Amino acid sequence: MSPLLSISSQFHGITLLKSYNQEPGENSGPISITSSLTKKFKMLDLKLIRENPEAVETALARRHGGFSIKELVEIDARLRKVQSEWEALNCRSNEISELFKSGKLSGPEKESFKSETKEIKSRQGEVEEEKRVLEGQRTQLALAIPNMPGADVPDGKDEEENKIVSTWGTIPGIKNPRHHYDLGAELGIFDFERGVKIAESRFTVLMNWGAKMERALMNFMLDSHSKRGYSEVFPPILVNRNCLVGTGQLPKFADDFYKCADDELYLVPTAEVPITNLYREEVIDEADLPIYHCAYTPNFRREAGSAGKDTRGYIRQHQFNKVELVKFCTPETSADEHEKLTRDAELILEALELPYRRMLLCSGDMGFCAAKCYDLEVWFPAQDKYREISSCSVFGDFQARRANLRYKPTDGGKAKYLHTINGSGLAIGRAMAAILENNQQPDGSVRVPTVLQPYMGVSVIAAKLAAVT
RNA sequence: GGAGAGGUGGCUGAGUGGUCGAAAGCACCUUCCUGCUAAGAAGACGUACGGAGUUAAUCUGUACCGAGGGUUCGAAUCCCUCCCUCUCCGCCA
Repeated sequence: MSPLLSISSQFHGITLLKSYNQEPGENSGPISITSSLTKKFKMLDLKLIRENPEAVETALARRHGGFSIKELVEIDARLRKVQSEWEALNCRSNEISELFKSGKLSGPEKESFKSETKEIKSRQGEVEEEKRVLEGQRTQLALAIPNMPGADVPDGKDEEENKIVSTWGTIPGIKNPRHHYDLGAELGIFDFERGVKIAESRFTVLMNWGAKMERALMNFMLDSHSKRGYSEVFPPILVNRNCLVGTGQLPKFADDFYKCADDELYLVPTAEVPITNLYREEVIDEADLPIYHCAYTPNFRREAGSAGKDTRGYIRQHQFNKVELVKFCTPETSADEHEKLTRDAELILEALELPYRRMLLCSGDMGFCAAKCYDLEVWFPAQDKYREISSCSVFGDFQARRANLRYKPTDGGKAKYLHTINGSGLAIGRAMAAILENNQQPDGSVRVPTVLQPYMGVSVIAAKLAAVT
């Protein structure tokens, strides 16, 4: 069996047992990763890269993103050469220290050894400079390499080649369906103009039943997931840099986030970030796995690079609400847990009576960290197409390496990297938009899905009821 | 924001210049003993990268005591800078 087969048969792309601990250059290069993470910081398994560069290269090529480890491999080899040189010098200087320790040196001998050490130190300084540069380069390169697609991920370049796994529900036969933004504006539940006035474009104010439905959806989703065993978390919405490196958003996607001007803190782009980082740098007992969490947070994205996309309506906002599902589990169970998590997200769509389909993303369309990903797409009648409402990914140990998430196996042995999985369950704003469009009535009112009625206290949102009294 | 204390291995916690990769305790693992609301004895027990060795056992080099820099033949230990945590005060939803 080739190494590649053994690797990809787990589909997580990365061997788990092999761990690589790299010490990046201190403050060298443009990436500065602060404090404890610096030392324990890990990314793709370098050992795997050294031993099977072709296999890794082949796997990365499937992403069609122009990723290559060639430069990394070369830098790594040079670095290790420099490192041995440095170590040899250090070894000699340690020997000299030992001689001093023995206390048997004569005066002239002492002087001679002192000057030898001085020479060693100065040579070491030169080597060290080179080492530092190489380490910085290696870190930078390694952090910019995405996860390898799993073996059961179809090849493909972009979203055109994603595979439909299943579809659910009946597409409603609505004559001349109206867009959610028109309906919502008419019903007095979206105020796009004032959102812009208060913040800027792509910020929206929810009024009256809109605000209530947002809250109803949030509560319904959290309640549902809680009942299925997800423990609820309400985390900080501002996170530090290490969190974003840990879950893979940084350093590569720095333009996507809002950053505080005076503090090294970022607004979360998704609850995945704080929740996954809950256990960063920790070792969890295997007996405590799997861990299921659900969390509501507002999410903030600058949407750099999506100019002109979805400019109308409530689909692509700088601030949006989402309930997120996150799992921590052993490598053996992650494939299964991923399926179950995706199913848990689907159950929300089904409860909301929204037609949807499940897509298996092809290798070229997956996110940076994902080993495998399902997107759930909900039907938008006015657009006459399915739109993403949830993305459920399994990461293998990719995030676990970055965030140093480990577990202690029950059978003893060393701490191993665990596997992480997450998915939206669901994006709340898009869910509301989908409800508006799919449940619109000829008279311009909107039927409230049955499961939401207890949360909202009404069964229909009608124009005449639009004002909450 | 002000003042003080502190950051050491899975955890607790000693350690103020070489005998420290690091006492002790807890946890975990192995063995033995005892025998049942579990106790006792002994041993083993950090991570990473490299070299030798049968891609073994094992031996060995280097680094790591928050991070970076400095002093020194030699730093967990002394000095400087930064980060973080805790306590008290101030402010405050």
